[in-house]
Amino acid sequence: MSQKASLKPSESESDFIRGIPLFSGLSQEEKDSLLKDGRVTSYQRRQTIFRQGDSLQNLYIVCSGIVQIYRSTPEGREVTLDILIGGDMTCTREIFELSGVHTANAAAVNGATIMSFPKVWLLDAARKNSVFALNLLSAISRRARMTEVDAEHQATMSAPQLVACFLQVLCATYNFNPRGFDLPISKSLIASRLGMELETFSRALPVLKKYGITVRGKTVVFHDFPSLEEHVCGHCSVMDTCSARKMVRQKRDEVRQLSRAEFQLV
Amino acid sequence: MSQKASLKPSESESDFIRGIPLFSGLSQEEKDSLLKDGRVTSYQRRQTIFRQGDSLQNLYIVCSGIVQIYRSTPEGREVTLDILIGGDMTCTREIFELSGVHTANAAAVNGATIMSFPKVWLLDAARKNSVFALNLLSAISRRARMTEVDAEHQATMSAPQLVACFLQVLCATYNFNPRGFDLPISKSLIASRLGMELETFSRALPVLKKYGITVRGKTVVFHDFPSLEEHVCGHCSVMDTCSARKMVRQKRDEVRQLSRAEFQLV
DNA sequence: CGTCATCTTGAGGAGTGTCAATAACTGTGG
DNA sequence: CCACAGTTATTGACACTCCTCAAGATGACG
Repeated sequence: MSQKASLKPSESESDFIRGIPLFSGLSQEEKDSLLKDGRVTSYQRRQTIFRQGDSLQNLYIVCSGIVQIYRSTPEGREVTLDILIGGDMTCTREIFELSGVHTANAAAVNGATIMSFPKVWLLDAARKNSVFALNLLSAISRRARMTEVDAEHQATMSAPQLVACFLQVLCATYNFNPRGFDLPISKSLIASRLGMELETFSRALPVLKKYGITVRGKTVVFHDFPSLEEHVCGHCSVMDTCSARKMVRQKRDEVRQLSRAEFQLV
Repeated sequence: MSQKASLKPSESESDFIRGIPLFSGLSQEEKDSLLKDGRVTSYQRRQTIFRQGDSLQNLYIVCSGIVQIYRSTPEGREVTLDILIGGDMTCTREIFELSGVHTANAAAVNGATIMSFPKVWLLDAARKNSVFALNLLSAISRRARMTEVDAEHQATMSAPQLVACFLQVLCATYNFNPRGFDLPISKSLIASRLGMELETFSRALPVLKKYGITVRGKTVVFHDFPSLEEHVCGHCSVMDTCSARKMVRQKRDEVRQLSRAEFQLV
């Protein structure tokens, strides 16, 4: 593996990072002062960013592309813990655990650019800036919450339900049109993220038609929301506070109004 | 349910709380100033401490007894998320999520005394005291880590392996003698904590003999550590850093030396 | 010694993993 | 534009684990 060139961030990259929740509530000067220690690295498709067992050096924030966080068991099984997109960060938890080694692997899915900060930078910033510390506490807490919800889903939902739930989350995070969008990642990656085999995922897709979702190739169409409520979201204990569910339904209504408007134009 | 009396903490309760990791690195004055806002409440066997959906008011730290944190799904299934003992705290994550409601239920198992602090107390302390903030970050991070490891276990281990792993953790947290100890909680509670049915748990016990653990009634005996390594710990991706595994084996060696010493006395 | 709660054991079935064969897609070069 | 190889996904058959329902057994306690 060739040595990676770590560059100073470009203006657009800095701007993007300045906007993430971790820096919210900070003055422009504070942000600039913090960001000056960041370095940007580009990774090719499938390239490893760090490995489990490696010594933990940096906080990573994804600028663009998709990053897979996964763990390998002694048996050789591979479990995808998380899929990061632009604005997501990783290793905050590990840094504050003070354990010193990575507990998972990270690799670029189809190439990615990533900003990294030394771990002492993070510890210092948390110590010196209480607003930053509270942002961090909030970010770590939210992430922990999501992990917990995920675990509950795994424990209580069937494979088709898990897939349906994930497709909604996907639609919401990418702000896709629920009436039709293409999967931005491979089915194998989704299956692995959901802790199931690709075959099980594949077999879940036909079942989804009953739940109000049609999948043909890479194309996903939500065609029956009441059915989705009945078969999937209605079985979830966090339904009321699920932002993905809310966003997808909001988007559906927007699209509906839009197509009505178009119709009137014709 | 009768109104609970919330009392000022006794000297021994304050002393106990002063010693937990959350307050480490703080001066005696800082600790005293923080602790003056704490109130102690006693709960009877099976009594509810808070319910999911309730408005989130306090940080809770267990002084004594055992507390079950659990969630109910719309189907009526109950999943135990955590079992807390003295020194453990709960709701830190929820408070920093700023969501305002409890995401789980909490109930005393066989009675418990609990110290509570208003949530603004926690936010203020984190804002004003950077040592406290870092302790918090560390505590939340560690907890998140444990949740993640738990999820991985559920995904990769069989029911008997999960039980074996949990019995080791139990032995370590209570500092029991691995050569023989009694379960401090019911088997149903353990099963629920491991996300399995009581029947599955029950059926796992005979299997454990092959793994080096004998369970008769409430009594647990670890009798074959190499077998345990081979069948359980060896399949775990966090084996090297597992403190429970380390503690149980250390305790075993202590006991071995002790019984040898006793033998020489006779 | 009976009563209640807790736990064990049995039989059957649903769901997912595994192995294996086939199909669809992607990109490359003729 | 098509043929080809490599990757990615689908489908089938079967085994295994765990859940469910049901009936007993054991234990704690008055």
